Amino acid sequence: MPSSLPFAQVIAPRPVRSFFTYSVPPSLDTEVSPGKRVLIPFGSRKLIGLVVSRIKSSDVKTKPILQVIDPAPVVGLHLLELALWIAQYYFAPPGDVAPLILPRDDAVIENLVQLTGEIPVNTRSKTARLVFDALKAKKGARKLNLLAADLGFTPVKMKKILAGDLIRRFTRQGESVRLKKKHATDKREDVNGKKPVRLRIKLTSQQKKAVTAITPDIEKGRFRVHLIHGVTGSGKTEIYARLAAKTVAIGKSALILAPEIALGEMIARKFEESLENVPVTVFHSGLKPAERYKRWAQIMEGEAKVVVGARSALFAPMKNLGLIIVDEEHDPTYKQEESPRYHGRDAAVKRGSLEKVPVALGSATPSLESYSNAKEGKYRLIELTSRIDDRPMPQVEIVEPDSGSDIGPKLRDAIQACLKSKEQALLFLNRRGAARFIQCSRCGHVFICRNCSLSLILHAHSRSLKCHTCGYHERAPDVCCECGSESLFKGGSGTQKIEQEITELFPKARVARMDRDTTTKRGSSATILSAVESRSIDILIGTQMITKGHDFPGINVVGVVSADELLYLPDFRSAERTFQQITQAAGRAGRAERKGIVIVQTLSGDHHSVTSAKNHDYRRFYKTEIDLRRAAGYPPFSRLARIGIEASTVERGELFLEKIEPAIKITAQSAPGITILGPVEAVVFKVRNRYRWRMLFKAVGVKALFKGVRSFIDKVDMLPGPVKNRVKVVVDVDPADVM
DNA sequence: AGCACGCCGACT
DNA sequence: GTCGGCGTGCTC
Repeated sequence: MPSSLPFAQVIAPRPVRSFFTYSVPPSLDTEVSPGKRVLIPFGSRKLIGLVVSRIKSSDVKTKPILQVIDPAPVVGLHLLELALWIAQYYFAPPGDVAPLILPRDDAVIENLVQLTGEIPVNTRSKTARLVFDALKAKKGARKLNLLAADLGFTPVKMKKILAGDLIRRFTRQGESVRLKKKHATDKREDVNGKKPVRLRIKLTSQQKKAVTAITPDIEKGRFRVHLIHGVTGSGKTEIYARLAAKTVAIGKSALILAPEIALGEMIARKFEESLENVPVTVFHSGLKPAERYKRWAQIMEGEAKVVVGARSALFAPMKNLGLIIVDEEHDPTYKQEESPRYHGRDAAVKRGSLEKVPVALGSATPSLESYSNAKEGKYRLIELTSRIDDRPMPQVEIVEPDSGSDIGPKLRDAIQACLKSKEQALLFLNRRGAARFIQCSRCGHVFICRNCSLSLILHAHSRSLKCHTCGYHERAPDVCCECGSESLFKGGSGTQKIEQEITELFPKARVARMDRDTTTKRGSSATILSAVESRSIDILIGTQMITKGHDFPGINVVGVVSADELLYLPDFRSAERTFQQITQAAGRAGRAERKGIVIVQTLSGDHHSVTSAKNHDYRRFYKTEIDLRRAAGYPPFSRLARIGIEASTVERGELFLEKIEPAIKITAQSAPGITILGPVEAVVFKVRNRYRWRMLFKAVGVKALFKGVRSFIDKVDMLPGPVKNRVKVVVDVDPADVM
């Protein structure tokens, strides 16, 4: 459809908080449309931008769009709108958001553009020859690597260019031809709506109710949020599978999000067991670029109807979307901790509203925000109070930690009994390593990271001290670096220390540890998990990654080695996190016939998050915690934005804070309904050699919050360059924590 | 984020 | 003189 609007708003791949306006040359008038990528002049370079809209006028001087890359939009209007919402809501530069919805990273192509001056469209041999010529011309530098560096490529990418690989596959036109060919020979059966879906497992009445409640919304294409609050082991995954099947049966597609890739893969496996003839596509950022692109195209073509993935899968280009599911909706990993700092669950709800589809949020421990939304009628609440097959909830015992050992007598006995009856045990501790800090017993020196104000963690296997924040590491010391004393105290425990204690206590048991140190390699977490499933491991020790939603029927005993460390973090959500972690860990116990046993070691046995978890009493936890939140004016009774201020030196940061102080006062007074806390030094003041301060904007509603933040940012922009440019100001709307 | 531009000190 | 260090500010 030709448009006579002579300008276009374009997102440039740069972290700038605005769009750029370009003129549309008449020759490209019919081609330039939202969702297509275009080649644009940008300063002295040429970049690949994404067209957002056509507009009739421009108040800035413009340059013309040079070339249109895509014959058809690669981003649909809904996804484009979702991206723009994220940019606006989270105060993120559009250029940071665009990559989420684009099929692939265009950086290599951009390099080629600088080299050749144009988009290399299906010019495999031409571009390759160009690179070859450049290679030949450089007589002194015969080495590929040197030329690669000169042209701004990594050697690997350079080789790819020479192979013509990237070029050949660049345009969508070329690609869809290839894909179609492949599919023709693929012989994969097309799922058509009338094919009956084989259901193997009989649903409980509660499960049935849940499916029945959501199905009409799928059929009618009605946006509504359902909160499925189901105790651990109540069979939420099976509900998801049925809902996905219903969605596919009426010719629509379903999108399922999980907090972690491993969990997404587990859900996909369960779906495939449960649903015949419904191919499930796993989609996440961990895929190799070529594989990810291939699946992206299959989803775009409508061939992939059920897509499961982690946060970034929210932007899968679903064709005829009918349902969105967010599993473990309370999980903090849904919040992205870099720009754009969006919350996967909240963005999923937004996508649901844009595409008019129901959104199901599932959890055994819903976030206070979601549960309060449900209580207020904003969300529909679906509760599953019993486990499948009427299995009992595990018995939770609270014990004080033992002064001598990380594994107290109660926990030790429980594991012993568990091993004897050939069942499995799971031990959870939310810290990696063998010791949290090392301190000299003579002079008191503590080994601190040179880049961060944090103690270094002892890692026994690699014999090193590591910083868990910046990755700095050094050899584990034999003597104190200050006084030379050989007496070094190892304080605080971690998963490695637990592993060591366990192997000493139970030398015959088969023990595995699962944390970030043992799961760096691709597929290693799947290996450990399947070893647990096949019962070739007796005791699994790990960090929170072992507590998330896994279904291990053989686990009878769960130990929470220390519940205290979570509880005393200086954050308003620490009680909620503690309750969630204990409940989720406990939920891994007793998933088969026998009643599970959970031992929680803590000094805070009377804290409501501990006692509520012990009694499997979410409602009581909610009631107590919500009153505390109300009293303190924290979410869900207010909206928060955390402003981070970072500087390379303390002086630069302090200068900025001094100059911005009047603006803070004015903002606080002029924006009604807003409270500004701080600035104060961050809980961890120095990270990666940068000093950090925090401010907290608190408002009753989003509007007031936005007004306050906007006004603050505007005032920052007005500060003289030497003050503002020496600090980085980071806005985090709905922060996961305030530390 | 790049990149150019401009202002300084260290060299052919 | 001029090369290159990085601090500063702009990119439709």
